[in-house]
Amino acid sequence: MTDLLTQLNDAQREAVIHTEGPVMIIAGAGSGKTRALTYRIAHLLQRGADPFSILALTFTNKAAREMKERIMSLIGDREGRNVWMGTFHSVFARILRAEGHHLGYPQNFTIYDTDDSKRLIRGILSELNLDQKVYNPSYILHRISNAKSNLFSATDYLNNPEVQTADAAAGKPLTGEIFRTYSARLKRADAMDFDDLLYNTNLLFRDFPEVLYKYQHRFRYILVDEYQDTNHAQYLIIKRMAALHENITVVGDDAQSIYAFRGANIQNILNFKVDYPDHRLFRLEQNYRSTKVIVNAANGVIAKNKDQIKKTVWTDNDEGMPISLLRATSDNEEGTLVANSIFGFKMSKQLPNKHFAILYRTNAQSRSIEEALRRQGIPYKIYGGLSFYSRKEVKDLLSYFRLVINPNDEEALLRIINYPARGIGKTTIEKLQVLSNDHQCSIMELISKPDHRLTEINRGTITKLTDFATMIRSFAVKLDKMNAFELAEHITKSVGIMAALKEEDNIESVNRIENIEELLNAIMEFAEREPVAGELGEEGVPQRSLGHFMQEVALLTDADKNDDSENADYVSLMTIHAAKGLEFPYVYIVGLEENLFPSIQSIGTRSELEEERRLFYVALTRAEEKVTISYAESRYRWGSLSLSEPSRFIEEIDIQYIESPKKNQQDFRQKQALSGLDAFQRKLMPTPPAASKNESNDEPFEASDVDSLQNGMTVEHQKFGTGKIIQLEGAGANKKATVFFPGIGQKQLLLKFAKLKICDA
DNA sequence: TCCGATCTATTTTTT
DNA sequence: ATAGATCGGA
Repeated sequence: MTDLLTQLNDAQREAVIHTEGPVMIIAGAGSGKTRALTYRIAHLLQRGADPFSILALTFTNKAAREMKERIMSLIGDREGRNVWMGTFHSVFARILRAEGHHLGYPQNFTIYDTDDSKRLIRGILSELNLDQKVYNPSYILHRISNAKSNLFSATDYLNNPEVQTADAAAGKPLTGEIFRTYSARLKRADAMDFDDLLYNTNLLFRDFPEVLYKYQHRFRYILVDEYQDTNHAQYLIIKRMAALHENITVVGDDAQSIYAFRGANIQNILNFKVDYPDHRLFRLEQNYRSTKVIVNAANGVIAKNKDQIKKTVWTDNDEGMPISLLRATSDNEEGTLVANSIFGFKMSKQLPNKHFAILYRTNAQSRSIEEALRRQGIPYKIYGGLSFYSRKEVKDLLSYFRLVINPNDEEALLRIINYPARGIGKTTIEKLQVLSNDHQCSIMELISKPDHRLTEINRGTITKLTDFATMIRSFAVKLDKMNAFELAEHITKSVGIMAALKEEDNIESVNRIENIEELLNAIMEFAEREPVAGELGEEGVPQRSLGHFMQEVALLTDADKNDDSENADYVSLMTIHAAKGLEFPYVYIVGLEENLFPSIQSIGTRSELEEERRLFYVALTRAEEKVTISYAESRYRWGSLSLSEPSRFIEEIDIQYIESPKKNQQDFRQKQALSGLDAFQRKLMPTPPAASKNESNDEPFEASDVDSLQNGMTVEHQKFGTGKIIQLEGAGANKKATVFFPGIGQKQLLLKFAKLKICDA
């Protein structure tokens, strides 16, 4: 074991050795924030602190895992693995599993994800006969989530005149009622949503002093990463837990606060000074990550924000390369330019793919980039987007597991009671829902032992229902007899999901089968993995059951699954939010257009705009050596072409750091951009000219005239390749072609959009 | 009850 | 462009 302290700079060392009392570390981007945090924990352990007395909270599973690995490599596995380290949500979920009975929750409560929450809200809306357009489920959930993050219960919400007036003014006076029903339904299902994990932990600590006392004693040292992203609920929990020892360390950077939209409160950093007047404040200002150009350019951008804590981030690194600006006429061309640029750097500097990252504001932007990378033959990996665990078939199977573990889990039940089809239709389900409201009990309870309450339902259907209940119960009995994989496989076989998919027998269903197999593989890996202390509850549990797997999976929504990433070599694609905490030598920030970045819904208020600017700051500071930014003058949004202006953020970068586009290229583009006729034509033309106009060495793709297409012709499609026209129908704008693409299958293409080139007649 | 046709929202970011 | 929800007919 080496002396840890010699590996730190002065500021970092100071922050590490002051082990007692409240400490706040304001750490600029790339200043070794994680390093300070991990070394601090390692230092504590080295000085004899009990690993079980240390709690470290992060926002992502990934951050927690990485920190744990680094600590274990610093001071050894044995000590390191016993530190309680995890996301707020996962740590609090664990506390609630152990203590939830105080609040009337069973140990096996389900965690509803956003999808489940929205379904539940939709259900409530239709019960209350409310318009889904007025009461948009996403909006309602957002309202409820914000309320809970600020520790408002449904009752508080209904009793608050300001909130009520606001909802009435917004034309949604019944939001509070929906909130109330929503909460009651969650409770009846023995379920918590993400916000409940925080809300209920607060309740627990507020109302049960003996429970609070237990955790206050246990956690002698508390460390919080990304403190600027905590919301009020998290703030209060931490404050309560730390109240006894006051050994609390928070690390944050107000310039990187990008989650205000979901309730994060920068004020928490300022409150820290008030709550702990005798705190020590350390500033980490030396950036080790990026070149001078990047650090200075980013500093210049963030300086435009009014709300910020003054600090001076600087670096000793080289000057570095200027920031490049790519201007494209269309989103497709943007993708091509980026792909070409990456290809160029790869060749000229012999760089691996993993040195490159492409960052965007919204997930939807990934498509044009992906296509370009594929054409250029550059391997890539997308982080985030539609998570594996939210795919339909995966959720379906997981719903079986959920229902087996918690029979009251209503969203799970509704998903699968008739999938695969077993003759339990909509009418029956509606009747059951009414009954479950009337009798205040779960549907599973009603159908487990059918009695007089089910008189409305005919005999044959009742048999189907009891068969279903019996089947679920037969699985439940095996929960602690089989390990996770044995039971998961047993359930998958018994319910016939695979058989149903095999019967469908198309490209889609083959894909779904693969996903289910992948899920089962993940469960097998889980079952065989050595249990890590603390992972399965307090002291570890001998068998890795399906219940344990489901506890882990509920909070594992993002790119956490099978990290084969270490050796693989690919370009990373992700949203800027997902990129926080990561770094790459070469970073491309794409889609720098007004109304996209900054987002159209965030240009209304100064604070929202400043959050967008912080997001841009985060994007810039991900880069070690080179930043390239790009924008497109037109872009497909919602399936139609729209024109866009360059983002105001481009101008906010000091011109001295930007490499102007190559002279002739600029002239060429400018001519195009300035031509009003061109823009006008683009608006009218069904297909964007961009693909054929770009200067890449791609073959221009020109669609053949729609009217000359005939049945039986071989045609080429840009994405699907060559195929044969099976059928043509409709006329004019609605003309449709059914084309069979070998290896892909049949596709219905609306010729207004799809470009088809005739290969032979 | 099932199937296909039609309609509609989706695009801000995530635990 | 596309998945999902909804509706109407068999």
